[in-house]
Amino acid sequence: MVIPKVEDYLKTIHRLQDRDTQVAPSAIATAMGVQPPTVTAMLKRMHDDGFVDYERYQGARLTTRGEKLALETLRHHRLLELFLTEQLGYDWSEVHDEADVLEHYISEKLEARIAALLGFPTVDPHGAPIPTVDLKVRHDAGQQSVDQFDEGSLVVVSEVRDNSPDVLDYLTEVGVRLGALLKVIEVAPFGMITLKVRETDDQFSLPSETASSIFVTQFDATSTSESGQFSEVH
Amino acid sequence: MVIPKVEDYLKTIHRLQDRDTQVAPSAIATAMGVQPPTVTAMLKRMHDDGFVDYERYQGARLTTRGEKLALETLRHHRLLELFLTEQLGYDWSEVHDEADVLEHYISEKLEARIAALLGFPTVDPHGAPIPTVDLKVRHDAGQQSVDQFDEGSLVVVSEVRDNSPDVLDYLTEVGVRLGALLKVIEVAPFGMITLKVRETDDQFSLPSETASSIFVTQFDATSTSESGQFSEVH
DNA sequence: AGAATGAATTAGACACGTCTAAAGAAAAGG
DNA sequence: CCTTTTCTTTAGACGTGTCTAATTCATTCT
Ligand SMILES: [Mn+2]
Ligand SMILES: [Mn+2]
Ligand SMILES: [Mn+2]
Ligand SMILES: [Mn+2]
Repeated sequence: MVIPKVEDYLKTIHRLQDRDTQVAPSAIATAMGVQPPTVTAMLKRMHDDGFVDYERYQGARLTTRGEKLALETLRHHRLLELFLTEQLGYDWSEVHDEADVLEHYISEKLEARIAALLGFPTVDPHGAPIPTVDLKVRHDAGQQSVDQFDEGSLVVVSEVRDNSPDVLDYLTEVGVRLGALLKVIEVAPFGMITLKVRETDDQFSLPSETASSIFVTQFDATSTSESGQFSEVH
Repeated sequence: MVIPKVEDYLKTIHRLQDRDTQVAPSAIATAMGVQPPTVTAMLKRMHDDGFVDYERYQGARLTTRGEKLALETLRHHRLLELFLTEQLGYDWSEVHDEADVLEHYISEKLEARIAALLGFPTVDPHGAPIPTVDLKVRHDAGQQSVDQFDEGSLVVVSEVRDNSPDVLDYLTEVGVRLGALLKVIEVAPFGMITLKVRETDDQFSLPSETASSIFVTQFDATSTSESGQFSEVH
């Protein structure tokens, strides 16, 4: 039996590993909201249990075993988020915390039932890919964060990587949902971006830190039929 | 923040308290599957936290606070069991273990959403009453265990108090479901009961220990319309 | 009442997950 | 290259939840 806390550490290391191969204890400590000695102790135990490669002063990397468990937990998390929105009327701003707890406690049977009930979905309510049953993650190679686009670009929202309810509520309010069409109005050099929502003509500005969590694809007028694919995902 | 384990102890004490006012540590130890010293340590802490009245060698009783939390947990448990059967295709024999874990981790918001989705149900898949939002339990005063009835009695199944998947699967197989009509064929003095299911004419025998967990009400032919009330509950 | 029996408690241990304070190693800067 | 800063680890502690072994209390039996 594997323990909830280990799963949280593994998820965190998995996320941080995307950029750096060696994950620094301080980064884990910050992300987990614990003190550095806690991380040292934890990494030792996780190393003994075969979840991470770890040597003192060398940082940590997931083993195959650790990555498997991280992805299993991530699958639970994202299936639960979608389940809460689709079946229980949650808003995308409300699902994260609930899923972050339950992910550690649902059985494999319940995971399977939820997946079936939802029609074996591929993305969660924030547009993030749900790892498959055999724990493959299909990254959307085409998407980029909206602050990477030039002024005047017309883009389609494909993912929002921010868990803050306040941010998500604000985005909902201004009309930024998965599948929404946005026009990049202005990219100011001091870290501010102005966007316009096609549907409502609402215009609003965001700090580029927030904009960097909004992932989009270039709008392709020829693929109008394909935009239906996005809206079914909301 | 209250801890999962405390909730399990409180549920156990609540259950054992139904008969005895003072619950013996040994009874708690047996029910929880732990050693007696574990219970002593736990009762001390729960007493310090105001969940139980407890003095050494005197056994334990729930405080108002403890009972409230026990019932809150029981509400979670029974709502989850019904949710799993109604929404996720679980059989009544499969729900207990899953609910026994999740009961400690769902938020009050999720509890409320589940209750609403299920139409504010009053009984779980085993016929046990679901504590109301304000934590009242409506006991069914009319029901008695089937082994209390005379041979020839015609009765309606209203509750099965057994969590064992094997027993529940067996009962399903022979046709004992909530709302089923049973005829008491024979009550043997050496602890065996023979019953017949009205619908299928299946006849089968049970040890009286198992029979004592099957609760029924005397079938009243005038209340045929009321039997619809039972079947909607399955 | 005194002795035997059984239940409950104390004592001491351990794994988990966390902390603070102190010490040690690595990286950065001059 | 030596010093300062920053990061990481060790040391020691604590609360939770559990155990085994030993002791103490309560009850029951003669
Ligand atoms: Mn999330
Ligand atoms: Mn989590
Ligand atoms: Mn149950
Ligand atoms: Mn439980």
